[in-house]
Amino acid sequence: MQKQEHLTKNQQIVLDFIEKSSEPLKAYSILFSVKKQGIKAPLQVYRALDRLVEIGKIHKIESRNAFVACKNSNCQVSKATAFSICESCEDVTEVSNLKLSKYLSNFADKSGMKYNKYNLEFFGLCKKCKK
Amino acid sequence: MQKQEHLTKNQQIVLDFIEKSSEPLKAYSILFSVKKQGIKAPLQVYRALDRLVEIGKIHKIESRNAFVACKNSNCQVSKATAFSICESCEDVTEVSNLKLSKYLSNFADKSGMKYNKYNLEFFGLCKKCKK
DNA sequence: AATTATTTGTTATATTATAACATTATGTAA
DNA sequence: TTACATAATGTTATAATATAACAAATAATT
Ligand SMILES: [Zn+2]
Ligand SMILES: [Zn+2]
Ligand SMILES: [Zn+2]
Ligand SMILES: [Zn+2]
Repeated sequence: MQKQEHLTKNQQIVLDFIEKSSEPLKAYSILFSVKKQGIKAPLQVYRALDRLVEIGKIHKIESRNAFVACKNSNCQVSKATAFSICESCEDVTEVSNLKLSKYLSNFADKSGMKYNKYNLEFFGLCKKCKK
Repeated sequence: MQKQEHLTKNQQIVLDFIEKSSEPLKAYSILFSVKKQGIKAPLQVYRALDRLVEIGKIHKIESRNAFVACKNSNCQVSKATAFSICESCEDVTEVSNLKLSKYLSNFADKSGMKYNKYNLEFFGLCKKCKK
């Protein structure tokens, strides 16, 4: 039996909710919001989140313990992610920059370790908050 | 009254313990280990950790919720950090690469947002685990 | 239909982190 | 040096994030 390719009901519910949001969502706030759709327990949300991250439909913003939908169709399925985060309004945007992703994907330091994945988070003030 | 510059007792205890460790440490494992030195509560550890991160003596590995001592004397005080993480043995090393840090510190994408801080985590298999 | 792997539901619990408030220590300045 | 302000600490309780364990249901494979 192979892993399903389509999304299961719970995964779809969680994904729909995250995609509608303009900001990163926390697991328990998702849980609260999808209770009316039959999802009752944290694990149901976390399992859906895990899978959605795995297949690259969403990403986890590690410094915020929050999740955003992938806006980048070219995204290398959750293997190479970069975000810009405003430290004032907490606005998060996925950085989509070919040069950057090439640079990082090919990065190799003296350790000789070859990386197959990275996550980068930039912090600063967004245009609105800089004023 | 200005913030102290030297480390307080708790901060020193926590820093000493982290510096002695060869691997990233979690807050509660630090707490357990420094109890004999009079630190009794999570908050005492978290407050020390916060300050130590702020002044760049340690860094937080966001994807692991763990803390490592800064091994990089050139480190721009916790504003520009990069790590390589082995997904098998969980070994973590601070990446110290001038080209990389220059590239990222100067990075600007189309959003026009100017970043003053970043954190990058590379994942892969270390030499030992690749075998 | 029997087999197997996968997904789901459910309860309980582990882990990580902060709120709130009282107390003590330390620097500043009249 | 005494008042004042700010900073650091201690302590208890609680919030927020995440997983363990196991039984039940579902779906692909033989
Ligand atoms: Zn993406
Ligand atoms: Zn902003
Ligand atoms: Zn460092
Ligand atoms: Zn390894």
